[in-house]
Amino acid sequence: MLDINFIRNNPDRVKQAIVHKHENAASIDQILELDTQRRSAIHACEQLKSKRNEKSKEVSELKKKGQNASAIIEETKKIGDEIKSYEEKLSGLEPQINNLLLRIPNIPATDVPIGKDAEDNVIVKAWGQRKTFDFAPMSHWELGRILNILDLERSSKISGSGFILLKGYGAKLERALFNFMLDVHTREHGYTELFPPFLVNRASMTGTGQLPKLEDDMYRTATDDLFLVPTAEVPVTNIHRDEILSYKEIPLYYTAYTPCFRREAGSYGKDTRGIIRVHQFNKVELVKIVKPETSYNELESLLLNAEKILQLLGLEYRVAKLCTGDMSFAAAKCYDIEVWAPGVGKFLEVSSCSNFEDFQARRMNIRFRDEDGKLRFVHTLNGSGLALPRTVIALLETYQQKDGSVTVPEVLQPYMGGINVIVKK
RNA sequence: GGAGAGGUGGCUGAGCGGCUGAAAGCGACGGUUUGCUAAACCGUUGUAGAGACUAAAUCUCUACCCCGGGUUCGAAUCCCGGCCUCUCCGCCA
Repeated sequence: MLDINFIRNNPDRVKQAIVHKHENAASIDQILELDTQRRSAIHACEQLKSKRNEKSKEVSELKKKGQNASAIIEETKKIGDEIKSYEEKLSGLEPQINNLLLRIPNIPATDVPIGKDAEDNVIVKAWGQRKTFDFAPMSHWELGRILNILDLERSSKISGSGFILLKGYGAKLERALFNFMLDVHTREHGYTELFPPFLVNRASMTGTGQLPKLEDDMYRTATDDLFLVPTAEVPVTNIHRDEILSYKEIPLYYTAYTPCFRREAGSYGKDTRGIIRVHQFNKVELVKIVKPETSYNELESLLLNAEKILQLLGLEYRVAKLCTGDMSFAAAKCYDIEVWAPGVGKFLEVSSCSNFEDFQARRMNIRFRDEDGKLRFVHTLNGSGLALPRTVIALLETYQQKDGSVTVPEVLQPYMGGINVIVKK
């Protein structure tokens, strides 16, 4: 959420930013108009309240002396009615303003390239050698079927399309990967491991910015109005909602494994084969809560922490700095990490590392008391470290051999019971 | 799911419908004293909003004692609804 004061003082800058993010800037004028009405109503209302307080005091003094106060009481009743009418006006205006404000996207940072869509993203880094094959590399779904580790026919029988059933070494590989990732982030990168709830309430979903805009993309349990987490970002960042932290306790680094649930509404027909785009997937997430002046350095190190996983797995990847049009609603700056999948012949997004500045902190009301005792909003960041299905895709497709077996990278072998190759059982 | 108890500032804990933004204690911060530390003593110690040419400092006002309504001239205090916590019972992995 943006600061209403900031919008008031910089309406053109905000509108420009919204246009760059390909959202509708018209609501800014509407917000400003409603805000003017709101403030004048507050002013009038508060003056009346002040008057009422004075009169009430008079009543109390008269009564103490045993005198009749009915004239003043009558007068004050009328003031009370007027106050009520202003309060009604305000209780109409405030949710309107708030709803509009919650739908205004964050402003991109100044060094974010202005652009329309993924075409305009800027590749800022490429790592690893392109793997060459002396045979035609297979796709992960072919490999999964041959090795009997991935069974998409049966998962769609159980749940529907977009769900994954892993078997045998496929299941083990999944578990190996998120354990490995959590170990790297906790041991080498200083993150605290968390295991959060997988169902969260509306306030949490609003805090990180999934609601109100993206409700259609979320799984919701109707009876209790709880949402299945679309990412660990939601429960983890909301840990400190409505809290005041000390400058001594931040930065906070958290990592958590959760499954992630996404309806993927509106993406029908995209990436329908295999496990590139699914409704439920596993992910290890990195979340940082930091001081504003450090957040851009923290973003760079967060990105490196996520990249480290691919480096250790020996998978080729590249890093894209997203343009304004491709960034998410809440982000001020965002890098995507894309891993090369030779079987499908594509780079696949496995991580999005974002700095939200104080956009989420404002929604969640997470502040900290700085060295001078002042209250300020923290900055929040997060990134996948990493999303599993696409990492599995890259792994299977990159390490496949002519006979369909897949070698296991050395770092994963201890997590896989010591085996160095997955063969058909 | 049933029965009961309770939610007050950073924490503990008072609070009669007006004199309570809130006693007292603890903690924290500043100061005096001290070679240093401790102790003692003195002082300070919430947040948000609106307004004052106002960006900062300052001042004025308003609101906030879990949240939302209501009663009243006036609510931390009375009434209703909700949320949360604790205890007991039931059910259950």
